Amino acid sequence: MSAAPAPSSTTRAQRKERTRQALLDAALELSSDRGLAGVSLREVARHAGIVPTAFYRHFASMEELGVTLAADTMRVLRRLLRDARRSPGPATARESLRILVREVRVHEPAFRFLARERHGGQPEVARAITTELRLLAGELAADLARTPGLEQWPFDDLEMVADLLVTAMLDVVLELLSVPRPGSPEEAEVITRAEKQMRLILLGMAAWKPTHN
Amino acid sequence: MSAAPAPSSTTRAQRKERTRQALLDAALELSSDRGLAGVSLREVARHAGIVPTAFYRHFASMEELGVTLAADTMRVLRRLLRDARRSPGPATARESLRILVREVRVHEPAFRFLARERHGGQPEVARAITTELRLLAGELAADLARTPGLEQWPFDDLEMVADLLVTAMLDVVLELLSVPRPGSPEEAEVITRAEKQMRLILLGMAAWKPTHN
DNA sequence: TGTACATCAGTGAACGCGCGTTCACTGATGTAC
DNA sequence: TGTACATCAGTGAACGCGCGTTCACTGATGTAC
Repeated sequence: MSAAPAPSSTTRAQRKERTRQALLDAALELSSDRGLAGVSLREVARHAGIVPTAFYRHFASMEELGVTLAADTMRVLRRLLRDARRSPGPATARESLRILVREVRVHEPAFRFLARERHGGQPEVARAITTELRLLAGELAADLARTPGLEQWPFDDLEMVADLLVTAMLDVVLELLSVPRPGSPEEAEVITRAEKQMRLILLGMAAWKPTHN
Repeated sequence: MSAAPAPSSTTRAQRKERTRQALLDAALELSSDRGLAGVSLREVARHAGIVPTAFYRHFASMEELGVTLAADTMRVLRRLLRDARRSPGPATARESLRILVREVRVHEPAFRFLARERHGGQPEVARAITTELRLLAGELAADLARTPGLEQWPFDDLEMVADLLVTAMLDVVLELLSVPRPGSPEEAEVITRAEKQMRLILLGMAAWKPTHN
């Protein structure tokens, strides 16, 4: 509606950003079956529609791209937790899981990437993911600290529980990713078991004597 | 002392087996920092002291070697569980963990391989590990079924707990592997937290109402 | 608005390298007689 | 025990291929005046 502000509709910076995102998207997609270690710089460039040498305009190496991808991908997980925090009242085990399952299905490639590269990939990439997961567990521990009944738990114990919850639920995610398809009986079984595990942990918390340490 | 039974002290079959083992050992060692996907057939052969083409006398591909390595390596874990079963009385959380930590240190390369390839490697290798881990959880569930107080739990619930225990303890193993060195304060922290997590799960079990499902 | 120059995302040729795999082979070990 | 033949773990040359990286370049976009 207003006068055209530039000779072309997109700036050079915008187009560069788009290419950069295309490289990240290509790497995420290509790594989903072979892992990032099995994806070459040339493949990623080809998939993003640029010549191999242009890759270096965006990243110094595949490793650098991998670390960036890890950080970007963890943002999905953190937003998930932040949204859960915002939702009203004390969530039940069943409801929390329902949200988790939905998010996993929506962001399947992202979760698959995290699963593969958390321990399997280049050390720098794995370290980036581990660091972010620790931050995530820390945020969860802080949330728990505000939960009725848990106010006077020592932070050590809260961290311990948060770590256990993150570990158990991450494992559920990995099983969901290896299950045939959404809605299958196998998926239902994984979810049922996950729900029981969460309830068992909550029961353990109720019986826990804090400051035991 | 007795008369020499053959022109040489080792048979051809024995020497072949030794080379085969050298290939597996080389792959295990070389994969510990880069993952199996980052190890070439030629590298493994070189490390084992044979020419690349001789590799095919033992395995059809690196993938086949990987699957074999996964099965061999899981045997370590299963033996660990079997020994624990044989030991007297109901093990405490602290004692079970002590054994686990010791075993991880002894078989560090094996555990590192399992951690890396469980989700990170070639699909066939990952599948082999997942299958073996499921068997392991099944064995643990069968053990739990014989534990006083758990006799009338439904098998589903036992499996659920066994799965949670295996998951949580496997994660402890992974953290132990990324800790600077045995005896460090970081290691002590990981162990303390793992012990608490195990006790929390045991508390949850005590409060659990079986056949709830 | 118009011109002259700078920037820089993407191009394309070229390089040396390690890879997996083929093939015909060698020679020690094993077996049949 | 001795001989003739079969087996087969390991050899070495050769292949075509995709890789990461270098380099000088192009031409559209951006900026200064």
